[in-house]
Amino acid sequence: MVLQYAILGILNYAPLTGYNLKTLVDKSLNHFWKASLSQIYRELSVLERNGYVVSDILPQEDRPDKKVYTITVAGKKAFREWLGDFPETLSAPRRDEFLVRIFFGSQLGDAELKKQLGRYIEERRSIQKKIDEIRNHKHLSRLVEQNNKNNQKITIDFEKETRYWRFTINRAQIINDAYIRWAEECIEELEDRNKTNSP
Amino acid sequence: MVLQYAILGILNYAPLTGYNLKTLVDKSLNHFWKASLSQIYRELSVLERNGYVVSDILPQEDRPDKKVYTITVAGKKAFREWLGDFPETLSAPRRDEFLVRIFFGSQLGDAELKKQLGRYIEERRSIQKKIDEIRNHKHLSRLVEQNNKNNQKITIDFEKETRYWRFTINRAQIINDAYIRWAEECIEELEDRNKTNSP
DNA sequence: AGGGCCATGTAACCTGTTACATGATTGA
DNA sequence: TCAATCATGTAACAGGTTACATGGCCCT
Repeated sequence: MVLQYAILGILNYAPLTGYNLKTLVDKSLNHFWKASLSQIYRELSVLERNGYVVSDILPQEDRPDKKVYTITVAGKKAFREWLGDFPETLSAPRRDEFLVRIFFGSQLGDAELKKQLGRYIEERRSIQKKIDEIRNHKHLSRLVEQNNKNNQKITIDFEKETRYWRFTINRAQIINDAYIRWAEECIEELEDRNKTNSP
Repeated sequence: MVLQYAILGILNYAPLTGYNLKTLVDKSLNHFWKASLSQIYRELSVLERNGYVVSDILPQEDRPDKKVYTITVAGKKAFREWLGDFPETLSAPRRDEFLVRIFFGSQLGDAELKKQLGRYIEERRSIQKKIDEIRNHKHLSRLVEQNNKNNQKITIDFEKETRYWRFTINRAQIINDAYIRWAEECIEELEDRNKTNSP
């Protein structure tokens, strides 16, 4: 469901192909929603069956023809309704395998645990870089502008949008920082114990 | 997969019923892994088919008989192998519908957004209370001890365990705080704009 | 020479949610 | 009297992942 509405939300900016959508999802929603290409294609065909999008085929040579999806009036309406209708519970359930492993950490040995926490920090630092790349959402604006040439029906005020996009990036930033601090604290506590245990 | 190993990990502490397991998952793993009862029953039957657990039936009156699952040697081995074999990517993918809605916030109106962010903060504060309740993991130790009477094979050093359990609770704490701070900052920024726009 | 980008999709599978079925006991 | 706790499960559905199928162009 959510992915379908996310797709509709993006198609509000410009008509796009499934492949384009995958790129945009990776470069804008990525920190709080992911989707594989095959999933996007599947959801697009559902959306088309429901009349929320229509597709035009642009023939190409040497590659499969492009299938450009445009949001319909019904699609816009459905999106607006979904957007205004917040669920009662807002907090997303979290599932984090790494934490399951930490929970059973006593059977693992502190050296191994520290090593894995170190890996975790490394990984989070590289996610940091990705967040910085996304920050200004240039990819999104650029791709939308490309696909939006000669389309008088859709005009986007990017200044207005970026305020909200920034909120989501800020969250990714804050949470990523918090993950790193947490892992560092765990390592510290494990080291304190080692010191007191081996004087 | 993860749920199966989480179940095995808990059964390492004591033999338990599906219902017990549900209670324990809710009161210990809950902040980073959830499971419904029906799912636990399903996974238990898979684990039994694979020989990782065995079940004994304790007849009861007025209620369905208890089916107590005990981890086998093969189960312990499988668990230990899984625990030591960390995946390459440690960071859990995040899916957060609320953030999708924020992303498209320009179409929502700032009043509504502030309202929903307020609701989000409320919700996070009540999650705070649940974190405090779980903190000392009394539920877990108590239930395990009850089911572990007369079982010489299983002895748990809870002092040793709680160090790692605390790591996971700390993370829930830190992240919950970060969510609240983020939402507060968003509201502030929305209010700043309103002030400058209406002098 | 090999990887990444472009471009479409199908099929099988795994995991999680929700609804259904059943029902006594206990405490507020 | 109503909700929670105890106690088992099945069935259908929804959503996400992975593997498969196809293949040229461009850059290093």
